[in-house]
Amino acid sequence: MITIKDIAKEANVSEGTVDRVIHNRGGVAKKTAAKVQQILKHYNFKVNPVASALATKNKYFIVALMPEHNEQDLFWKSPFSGILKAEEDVKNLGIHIKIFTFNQHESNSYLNAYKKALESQPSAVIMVPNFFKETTEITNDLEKLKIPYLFLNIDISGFKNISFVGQDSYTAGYIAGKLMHFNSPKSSEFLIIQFKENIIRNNAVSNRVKGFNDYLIKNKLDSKTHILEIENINNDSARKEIINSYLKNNPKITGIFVPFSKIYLIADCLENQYLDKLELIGFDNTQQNIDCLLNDSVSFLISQKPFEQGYEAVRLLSDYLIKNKISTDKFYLPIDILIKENVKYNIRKDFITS
Amino acid sequence: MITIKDIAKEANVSEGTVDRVIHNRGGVAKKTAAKVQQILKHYNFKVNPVASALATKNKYFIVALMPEHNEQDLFWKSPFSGILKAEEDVKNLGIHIKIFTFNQHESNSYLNAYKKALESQPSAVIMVPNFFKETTEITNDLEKLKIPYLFLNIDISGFKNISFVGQDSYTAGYIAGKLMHFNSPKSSEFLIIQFKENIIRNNAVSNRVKGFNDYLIKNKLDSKTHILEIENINNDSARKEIINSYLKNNPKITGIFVPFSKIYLIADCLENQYLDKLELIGFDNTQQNIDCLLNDSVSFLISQKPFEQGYEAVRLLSDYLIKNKISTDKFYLPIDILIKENVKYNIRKDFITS
DNA sequence: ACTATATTTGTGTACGTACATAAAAACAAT
DNA sequence: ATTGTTTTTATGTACGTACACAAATATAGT
Repeated sequence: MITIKDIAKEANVSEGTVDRVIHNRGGVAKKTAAKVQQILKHYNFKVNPVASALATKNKYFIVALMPEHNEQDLFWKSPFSGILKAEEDVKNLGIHIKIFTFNQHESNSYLNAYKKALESQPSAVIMVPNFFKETTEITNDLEKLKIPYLFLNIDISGFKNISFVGQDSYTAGYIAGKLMHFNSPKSSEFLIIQFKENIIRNNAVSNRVKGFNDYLIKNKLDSKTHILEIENINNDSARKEIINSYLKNNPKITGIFVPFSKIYLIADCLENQYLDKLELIGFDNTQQNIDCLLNDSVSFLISQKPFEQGYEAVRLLSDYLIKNKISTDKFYLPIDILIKENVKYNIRKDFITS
Repeated sequence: MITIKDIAKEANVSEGTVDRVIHNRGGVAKKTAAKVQQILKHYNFKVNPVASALATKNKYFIVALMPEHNEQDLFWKSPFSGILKAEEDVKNLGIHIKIFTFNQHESNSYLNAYKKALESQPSAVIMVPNFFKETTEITNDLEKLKIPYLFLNIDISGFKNISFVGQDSYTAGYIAGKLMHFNSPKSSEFLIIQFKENIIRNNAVSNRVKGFNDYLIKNKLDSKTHILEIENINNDSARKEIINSYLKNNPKITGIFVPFSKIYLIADCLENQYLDKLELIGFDNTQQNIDCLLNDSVSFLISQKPFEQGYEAVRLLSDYLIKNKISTDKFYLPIDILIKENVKYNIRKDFITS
């Protein structure tokens, strides 16, 4: 492995000069710089990131802005763990991470988390752009400060984010459509559950629904979809009443598609007659949802691989910071189809080891 | 972050002594060692792997013994790539890897590859134990030399391997059974293709078949399975003749299960009438198999995540060598269900980046 | 008590890079 | 030519660990 010392010897300059050339620190005569550059290229020199990390202690600081998780909404726990796991891998390379969480139902909380995050003078930001308008403010600010940022999980366009890490929601919905039809008669009706708050700002949900419907259309299936909007999904009795009565009035429905992470709330309130008869397909492998798979109330879950989202986001940014590796492309994670039998192998056991 | 220097100061000894205690190099008075140990534990000291790697240049050498890949048998290309990718991640930690390939149809080739591998005095071995008897010889040898070894992809018991990285074949077959029944009428017949050579030594194949059949039994499905053994699967015309005539004589068959990686050979030789009618389910996302998914001749592929197998094997061994982290448990990778729509997101684009 | 020997502990240098500081060279102004 | 100023280049130390070697201490034998 070729070192700075080797390059310096070859170019008849000191190691310091080579260092300046490598990092464009300036203060090197044009002619000398050119010579060094040429030799660097000739030997395809790459700095040893291990030695570099050791020399520049704690150089980089990544902050992550993401929704908080709790008992009712476990989804965000996995990206959280994924980020922590990745930090284990990169911390000795001088990269440290701090996660700031916000309440995904309050835009103010989002802005406040950002403000706090900014105080730690981050070198880069991982963010879940949950609110459009506020995200515009934040990214404008970051661009002024020349702090690179990456979108996690929510893919919105018109921004100068380094990359996006998450899932292709449209295709995921399309696949849900296909799975729904596996077990269904040729002409059946399906119920799509919507949740007011989601419709407003989460384009992932609408893309999934679009994909789901497109599957029917493209395959010329003689099926019909119903959409049922629920005001307050956390009101148990109201939810139960609304759904079961809707199913009673529409007996042809053979399946329910829940394009967001809370299918367990639907499964839990279905009357037995419907539970046995209906095909349920939802998103995300939270513990509650997994339980529904295991007790046969839900047939399929589509995983967004949330752990991997967090993990890869950190790895991508680390490569960007350390190796200047740019990846403008979207980083789409696999669309995992989970059933009762394979779900246990999808759970990451190995986070926070060290 | 606490350092050796800190520990030394606290214990009133020199850094060298602490180093000796940490690495059990001996030559430390019992009393002193105990004191240092206690302080190490108290601060939960962990060596900085980055500094350690820098100080001990190229300390570890891992060799991998795996089948070679070629145009006809692409399966082993992915673990190969996965290992190379992982090497990128760990090479600056002083871990280097060399892959030795062998002809999976000749046990001598396996032994020869091992002999060559041994010459490089490896610190650990990743091996695909393709031949039972020869594996016994090899592992006996390795145990004498106190070289740890890990099994990749093929899970055989009765050995002292550090770990196994691969798939739960039985469950994968069970899932194949479930998928096969999604689209089939209640009482249908299925054809399982076997391949002489595989039967002999690859217990993964027989476990998959067992899982497949168990799905029928456990769910009390009124189905029947046929088993068709093919002598020389690479003889195009013979294969075509055998399969199509078998299907002609058994018109009730609605699906074909191919429990090894060459379903494309089956799909390619089916007459159109069968191609349209039959459900095909196979293993492994090789390019040829993926093409079959995309042209609708195959409905499902179950991926063994071969890239990840290679990657994780290296990571596991690295952790073992560097951090002394032991993992006797089997490392089962997810059982990915691949369909036309999600297959493209399962292809790793990012190997050998550097 | 005095070597001889074994045991235990301390010191210094290397790994490859980053960066601060010192030194040298180049240039300008008087 | 001398001094001052800027540009350019060289040197040295630190990061945290590993390990060779030196030094100090303990133990045994006479």
